[in-house]
Amino acid sequence: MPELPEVETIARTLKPCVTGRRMLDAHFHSRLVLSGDPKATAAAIRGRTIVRLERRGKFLLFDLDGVWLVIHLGMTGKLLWNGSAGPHTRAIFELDAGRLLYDDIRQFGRIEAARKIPRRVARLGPDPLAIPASEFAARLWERRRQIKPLLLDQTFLAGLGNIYTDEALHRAGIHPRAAADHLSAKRASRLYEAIQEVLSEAISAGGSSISDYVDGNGRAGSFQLQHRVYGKAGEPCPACGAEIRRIVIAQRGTHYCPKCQRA
DNA sequence: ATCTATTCCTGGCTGC
DNA sequence: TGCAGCCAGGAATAGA
Repeated sequence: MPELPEVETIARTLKPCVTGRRMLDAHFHSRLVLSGDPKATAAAIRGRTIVRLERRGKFLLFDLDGVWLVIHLGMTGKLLWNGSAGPHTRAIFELDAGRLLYDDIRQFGRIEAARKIPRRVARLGPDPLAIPASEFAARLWERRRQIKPLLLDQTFLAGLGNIYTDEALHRAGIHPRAAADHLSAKRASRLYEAIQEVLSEAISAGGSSISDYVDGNGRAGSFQLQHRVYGKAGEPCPACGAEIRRIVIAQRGTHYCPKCQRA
């Protein structure tokens, strides 16, 4: 599942391939992943030059010099530079230097072209790697929610998903149900540092490849080898040896160490 | 404001 | 071997 480190890795691998290239045409093989009409979407981007590619949270934004091509990969979306089409190819972008394939098994991803940045992108909270520690703490204390659902809320912080919230909370020693506005300054600071660490280490490792994720060149990441709690229910905590538990919070599987992360 | 449940979707797994 | 049933979850949405 692509979260911030995976989307960042995809953006980094695709930038040199697509920047400055012209979009010759686009073909859509599925309506499910498309927010608008297929023909209108293709017409909106055809002939335009990609002047920039950037990541915002888990979104990829292709700046086509007046039109935005916005892609969210959902759970199983992949963008492959010069990849070969398969049964799950949902869109093909033909550029003057090659083609960009959008593959998505489960079709939770979304593709949209618009003159203005879509509202769901405009509403995103700050990037966790760009927000200062003091502002992070201040935002935490404004909210009375449980910390895990709050970290997953893309309007609070943009880019954290289920894997990295569980990993960051474990590193910070904070229970996933802890109330955000009850965290001490010390614990808020520890959480901030844990988020910075886990995201930057994951980016260095090229992201986490659990089932589907690969970067723009089709290469898997390796950060899954460094996961401490995510998907480790029943295994010993690498910090203290206690058995890692799996519970459900806000309809999401949540992995934590009952000894390191006390309620 | 915050919470829960529901919907979208398909491959992979379990159990019979 | 086959198959029904369930599970994974990002984000939008509805309703409490």
